Amino acid sequence: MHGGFHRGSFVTEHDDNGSSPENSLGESPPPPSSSRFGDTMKTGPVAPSPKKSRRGMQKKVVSIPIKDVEGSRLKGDGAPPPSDSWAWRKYGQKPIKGSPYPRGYYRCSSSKGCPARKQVERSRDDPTMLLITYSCEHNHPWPAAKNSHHHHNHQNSSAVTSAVEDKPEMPANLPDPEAEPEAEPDPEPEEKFPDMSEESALLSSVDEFSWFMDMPTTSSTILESPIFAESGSGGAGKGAAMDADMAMFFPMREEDESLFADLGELPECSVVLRHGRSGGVSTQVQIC
DNA sequence: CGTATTTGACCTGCGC
DNA sequence: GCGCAGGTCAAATACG
Repeated sequence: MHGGFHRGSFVTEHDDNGSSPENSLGESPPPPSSSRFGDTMKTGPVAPSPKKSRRGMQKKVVSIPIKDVEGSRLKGDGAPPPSDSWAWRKYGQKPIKGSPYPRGYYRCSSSKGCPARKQVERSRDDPTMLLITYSCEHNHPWPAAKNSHHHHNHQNSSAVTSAVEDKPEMPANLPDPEAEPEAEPDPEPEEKFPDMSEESALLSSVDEFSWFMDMPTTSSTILESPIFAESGSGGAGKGAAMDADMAMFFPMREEDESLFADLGELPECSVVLRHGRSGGVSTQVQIC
């Protein structure tokens, strides 16, 4: 990207419809052929999935200060994989044309058939910024973050948390998130919580979700999610929807929530307005 | 021993 | 039609 970065981080959603080049990725300004997010599924002998062009997939770009994630996981050269509430497994890395830094490709391993992927790369213009691109199939039901037995209980995602949405065209009915220059919710450089039992995790989540309770009608997306319903009303959610997996969902942080909630299935544009507990924070994620 | 990461090769889509 | 760049797979390796 260029010098458009603000303090915290950005969350940029792309419709993937190729209309919007990945300028936000900080690639070469006029990328002749950079907007091609479509396709690639190896259809060769080992093509597991049908050659489904990535159409219908949404991308969300999050840029975060690298220092935030650095503390959580130093990873030599490539961009350190910022950890969120999901487990990501690296499946590739490639040097990117316009950038001196390679791009890492991660796949969600929190759930078996999870199609979620994310690309992590360092901003070319701002080496201190980490660009994370989340992508998922349009109607994929996002799996609950089941970190149950996995070692991936990290919820550091501190950085990601301070993400602010940056959208080309934003509905007029939204307040401009960027109006808040200094959005620094909770700097939590720690990635793993050794002692973070489910209970404490839950507590933390409750705390995290306090904002949600404050905004009962803001996000249709969230409200539609049983998970949120549950956490929001403190268990008053529909029991039917309640699952063991749901319980595992708690470790997830709000940012992750907004990140994936929309990616999963968004019937329409929705906005998630979140108030940081710090008081001065207000993260807004628009989902289209 | 099992799982995650690394790395090279292969495939697809786009631009020229 | 060719070449380029990006994205993914899979085998090998490292680590817990």
